[in-house]
Amino acid sequence: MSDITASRALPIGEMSHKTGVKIETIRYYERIGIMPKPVRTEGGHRAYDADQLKHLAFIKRSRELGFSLGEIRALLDLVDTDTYTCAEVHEMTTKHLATVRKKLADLRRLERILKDMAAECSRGDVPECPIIDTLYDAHMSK
Amino acid sequence: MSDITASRALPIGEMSHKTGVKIETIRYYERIGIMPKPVRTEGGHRAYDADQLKHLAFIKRSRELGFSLGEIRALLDLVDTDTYTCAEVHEMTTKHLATVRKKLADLRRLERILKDMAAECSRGDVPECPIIDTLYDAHMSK
DNA sequence: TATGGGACCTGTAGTGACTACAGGTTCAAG
DNA sequence: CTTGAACCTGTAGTCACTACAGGTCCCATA
Repeated sequence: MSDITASRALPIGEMSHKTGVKIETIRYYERIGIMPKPVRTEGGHRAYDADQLKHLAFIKRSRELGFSLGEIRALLDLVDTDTYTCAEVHEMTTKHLATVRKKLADLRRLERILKDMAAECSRGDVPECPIIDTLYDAHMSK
Repeated sequence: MSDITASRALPIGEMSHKTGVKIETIRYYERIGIMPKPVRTEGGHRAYDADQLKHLAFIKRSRELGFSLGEIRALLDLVDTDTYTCAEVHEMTTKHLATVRKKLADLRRLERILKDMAAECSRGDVPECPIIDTLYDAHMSK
């Protein structure tokens, strides 16, 4: 009666290898309750199934896209309860997109300043440096 | 004999106000040794001077530019020992600039994916969402 | 000079998202 | 049956703060 698609149980090392999430991190995810507790072998080793592999892959992918574990938890809760609407997910995504764009803007500004600082520097052998001067030249009591 | 430029001692609250660094953070900086220990009043309150204000402003500005406290410590060590050369500082800055540019590239890629995901979504009332599908659709066993 | 309340003190613990041990047990190939 | 890789738990460390709790001090006003 064994289904063709029913793959054997996956040990944690294989989960790690397939998703690129480190073993310690997988255990950490379980501890904080963002990964479900897998069944165990006689000897106490974790035995995952294909669903749990997808679950972990979801977390990995979302982390790569910059979602916090809190946000991912919320997304997974929506999905798991099967009560979510596409609109809800869309909202979370655009909200996250906004923070990403904010970070982008900050980093762009930052890049310009660093670039300008570096450009002004003569790279000389003397202890006089416009970079240091710029760093000391703070905008105080804003 | 008091110098005109010799300003009175600054309590920690004023340091905080002038630089925008929170009081707890200033004490934290002292604890980890990135801020010098100031003299104390009779009653044990910290009393900073103008140099220490500049020191803190340097840290603040550098943090805003994304330098880690480790990097800042290295910069300050260079400056404080008076043995630094402009070239050394330049190198640290361009190294940091490279990591900033790496982050920028990552964020740009990320923004595109999120934008595309959100665009594909119909925002409907049904629990079928291309965003969720995309998140589940991971690139495994790289 | 007394007093009240804001500013300050120390020390500890919590945050997020892991990472790194130490010191043990289990699994599976040969 | 042996051996060594893979696994286990539990704890502590990382970075850069932040948030208390439970006190003491400073100083402007009455």
